[in-house]
Amino acid sequence: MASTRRPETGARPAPDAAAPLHSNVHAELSRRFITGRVVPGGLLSTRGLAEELGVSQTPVREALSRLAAEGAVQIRSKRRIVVPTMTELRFRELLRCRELLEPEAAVRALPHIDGKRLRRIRRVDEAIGAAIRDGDLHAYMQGNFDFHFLIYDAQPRGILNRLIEILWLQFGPYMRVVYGRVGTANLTDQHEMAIRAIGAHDAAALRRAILADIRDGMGLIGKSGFVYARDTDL
Amino acid sequence: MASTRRPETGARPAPDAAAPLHSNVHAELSRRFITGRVVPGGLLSTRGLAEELGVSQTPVREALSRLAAEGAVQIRSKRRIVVPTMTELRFRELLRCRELLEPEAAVRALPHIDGKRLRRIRRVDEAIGAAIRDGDLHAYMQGNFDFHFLIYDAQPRGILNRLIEILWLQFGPYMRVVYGRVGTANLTDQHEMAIRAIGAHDAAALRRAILADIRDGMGLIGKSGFVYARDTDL
DNA sequence: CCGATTCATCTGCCATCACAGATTCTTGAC
DNA sequence: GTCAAGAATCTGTGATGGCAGATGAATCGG
Repeated sequence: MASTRRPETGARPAPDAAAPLHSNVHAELSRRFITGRVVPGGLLSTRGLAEELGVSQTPVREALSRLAAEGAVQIRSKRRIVVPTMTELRFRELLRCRELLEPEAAVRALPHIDGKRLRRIRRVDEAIGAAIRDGDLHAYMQGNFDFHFLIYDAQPRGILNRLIEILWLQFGPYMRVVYGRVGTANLTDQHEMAIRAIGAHDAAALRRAILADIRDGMGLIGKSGFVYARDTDL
Repeated sequence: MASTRRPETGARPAPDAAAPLHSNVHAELSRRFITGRVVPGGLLSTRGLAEELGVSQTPVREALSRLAAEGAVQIRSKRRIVVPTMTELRFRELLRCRELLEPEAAVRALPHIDGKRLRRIRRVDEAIGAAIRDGDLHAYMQGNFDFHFLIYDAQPRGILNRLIEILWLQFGPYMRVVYGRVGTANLTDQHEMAIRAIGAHDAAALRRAILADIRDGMGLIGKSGFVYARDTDL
């Protein structure tokens, strides 16, 4: 009833039949970026994605426009749509932005985290542990995202969280590559400290925990030998 | 030959004939937002803008998608495209984000500001002074934007500056309203301190100057009586 | 066998058309 | 005069088709 027409979309479960197609496309692509299912330097095409997702180019292009605004892709006119490669400069800046914004978001959200949400956070953390044991990179990255945004989003979504999401969209593809080289064995779960801080309503401790988590996860890269691509593009 | 058909585009100088239309449209609309030429709560339509700018809906839609990703507009499906109204919560968050990011960007850029750029900064600052005297709000806001981003962009554009630009896109329309009520007479030029800090290569002083400028400009609003709209829109 | 040129293909880009829901104005009944 | 029902209009949305430039492969000349 929701939508009388549905030509051949059946390929995908269709997250929300009521929402506009371009919105669903953007959501699907965002998930791919955040969970690292696209590779830095990789090429995307409107026609390819359109066919793959069972829609026309129009909503795909619109979604890609948004992703371009979010820095997740670069649209090179008359050329190609590429997932940006990582450079050392870019990575450091990304890291610095996370350090500036995420602890702030966590502290802000802290008073709004009730028992129910804390339980959900714990559950996600357990899933992360399982993903690490199973070596399931994809599940790990999704869980990590969920963990952080379950905290930040306790305070109704605002500009701050939006900016943070933009950062995640950008480093997602790269992290996947890094994790792929390091392996999940080296991943440690730094979230315990954050969970304790939340339970104790200790803002200062939560700030420290989030900061430590960011530095730990992304510090892995320094230890694993940087795998920056040369900035051949442009 | 470039385009065999050109109904009535002549209205605008066409910033860059080589760039894709949607890019130019986005640039034009961005300018309008940053200089406060759109009003919070105001409605935009793809067809209206398309006609106004002499293009078809398609590139306009794409530009609006980007602006939506940047939080400058909200696209309500099957309804309207609106410039978000300001709420106290939103405003505080915006302010906080500016405080977090802009001093950082300034300090980062400081080593890259050469004499030539500093001269340009001084020139813009003079233009701002003139705009205040003349009561030209539009010129003031453009100048203020130029001043800040002449500093931040000394370091080649990165994620940090991009995030800041997103913030400016969001509070531009609102600041215009505020300035419109307060009048330019109350505007003080806080940039002198920043310029001195740059000349002296004093990072700490520059950080303080930028922070003071942000708080001063946006603090005006508190003093002028908040004119927040009720958050009627879901 | 190697290099340069041409041609087929693929790309993003944009205009156009059609559709369905929402809004607004008109119209009608009481 | 008031209010509700219906029609005209306006909205975002999405599919389609075609254009120009870029890419890459096949072809031709050496």
